[in-house]
Amino acid sequence: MIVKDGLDGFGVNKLAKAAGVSPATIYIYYKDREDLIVQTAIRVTDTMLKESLADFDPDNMSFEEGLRQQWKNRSSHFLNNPLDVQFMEKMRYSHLYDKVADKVYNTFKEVMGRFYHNAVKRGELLQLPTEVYWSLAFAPLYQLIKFHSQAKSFGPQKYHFTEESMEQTLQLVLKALKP
Amino acid sequence: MIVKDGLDGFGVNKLAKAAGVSPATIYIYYKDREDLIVQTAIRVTDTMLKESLADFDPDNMSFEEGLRQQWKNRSSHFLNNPLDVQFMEKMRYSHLYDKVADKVYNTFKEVMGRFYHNAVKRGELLQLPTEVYWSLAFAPLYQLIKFHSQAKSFGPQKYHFTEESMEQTLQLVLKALKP
DNA sequence: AAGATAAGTGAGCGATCGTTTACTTACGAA
DNA sequence: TTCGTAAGTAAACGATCGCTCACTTATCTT
Repeated sequence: MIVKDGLDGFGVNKLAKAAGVSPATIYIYYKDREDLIVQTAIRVTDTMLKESLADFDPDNMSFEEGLRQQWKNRSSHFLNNPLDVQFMEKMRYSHLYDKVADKVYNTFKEVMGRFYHNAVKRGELLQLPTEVYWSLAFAPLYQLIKFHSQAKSFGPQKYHFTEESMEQTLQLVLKALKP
Repeated sequence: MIVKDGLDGFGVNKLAKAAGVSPATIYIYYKDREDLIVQTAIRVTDTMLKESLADFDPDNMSFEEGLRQQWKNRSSHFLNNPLDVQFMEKMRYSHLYDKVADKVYNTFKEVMGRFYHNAVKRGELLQLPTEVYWSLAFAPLYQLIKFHSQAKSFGPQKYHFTEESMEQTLQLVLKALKP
C-alpha cells in the first residue's frame, strides 16, 4: 500500500483484536491489508447485490414493480446492515473501489440492463443516457438511506427514513422516468 | 482525537511538508489536527455555499430558474475544485462533519427554505417532506458529479458529465417536482 | 540601541501503523 | 508412535502518526 486508501479505522491490529485472533493469523488468509479490505468489500458488495435481486424478475415485471422491488431490497439490506453501509461508503471513495467494481458488477449489470431495455421497449420508461438514468433511478434512494444513517446530514434537523417517504420518493422518480 | 475520523491522507507531518513549513508551525494556528480539519472544512463548505448562491434570488426567480442556477453553481464549483470535492466527500462520512454543518448551514438553510416556500405558494412545486425534496432536488446532481469525479463508479464504463446530461437530468427532476 | 513579544524551526517524543519472525499447537497419514 | 503439515500465536520490527520541546529569528516599542 503506497498511497493512502481512505479507510482508517480498519487497522490490521485493531481488526485482529476485535476478531479475537493474532494479527499474524490474518496474514495466513490475506496477502496484506489491501487484500483483506478488497476481498471483504467484494464479499459485502456481492451479498448486497444478490439480495437486491430477491423477488426481482427483469423479464416479467413492470418497470414500476421492478424498481420498487429493487428499492425495497436495497433499503432493507442497508437498514439491516448499517456497518456494511458505513464500510461501503468509505470504500466508494477509495481508489481500491475499482478493484471491487470490476469483480462484482458484471452479472448484475446484465440483469439491470435487460430490465431497463424491456421497460423502454414496452414504453414504460424514457430512453436515457446511463448516467442520467442512474442519477434518477437510484440516487434519491441512496440519499434517503444516507439521511437515515447519518441522522443529521444537513443542518441540525433530523430526517427519518420511513416506508411513506420512500414510497413517495419512488412515485416522484417514476413520474420523472415515465414517458 | 480519540476515535478515528476517516480522514487519513491528511496527516499533520505530511500537510506541513506539502505546505513547506514545520509541523510545529501548524500548531501555532490550530489547536490540534481535528481543529485544522474542521476549520478547513468550514472554510471550504462556506465558500461552496456562497458560490452556490451566486446570481440566485430566492424571491424573484421561478422554481425552474432558481434550481437551474443552483445546479450550475454547484456543478461548476465542484468541477473547478476537484480537491474540495474529494476532501468534502471524505468529510461527509466523518463524525467531524456535524461540527461543520452546525456552523455553516444556518444562513443557507434560511434562503433555501424561502425559495422552497415561495415556489410552493406559487404552485410551481409540490409540497413535500424535507428529505423527499432534497433527495429529488439535489441527489441526482451530486450523483452526476460523483460519476464524473470517479470516471468509473459502476462497472468499467465511463460516464461523462456534460451540459446536456445535466440539463436533461434537471428537466426530469423538474417534471417530478412540479404539481 | 535594548528589550519584549510574536512567529517559526529541527529534532524527537510516545503511540500506533502494517507486517514479519520464531515458535507452539492440532491432527491426520505412515 | 512418529512425522509432516496446517493453523495459530506472542512479540517486536521499522515506519509513520499526532504532537511538543527547546531554541532561533523577525518585528515592534520605547
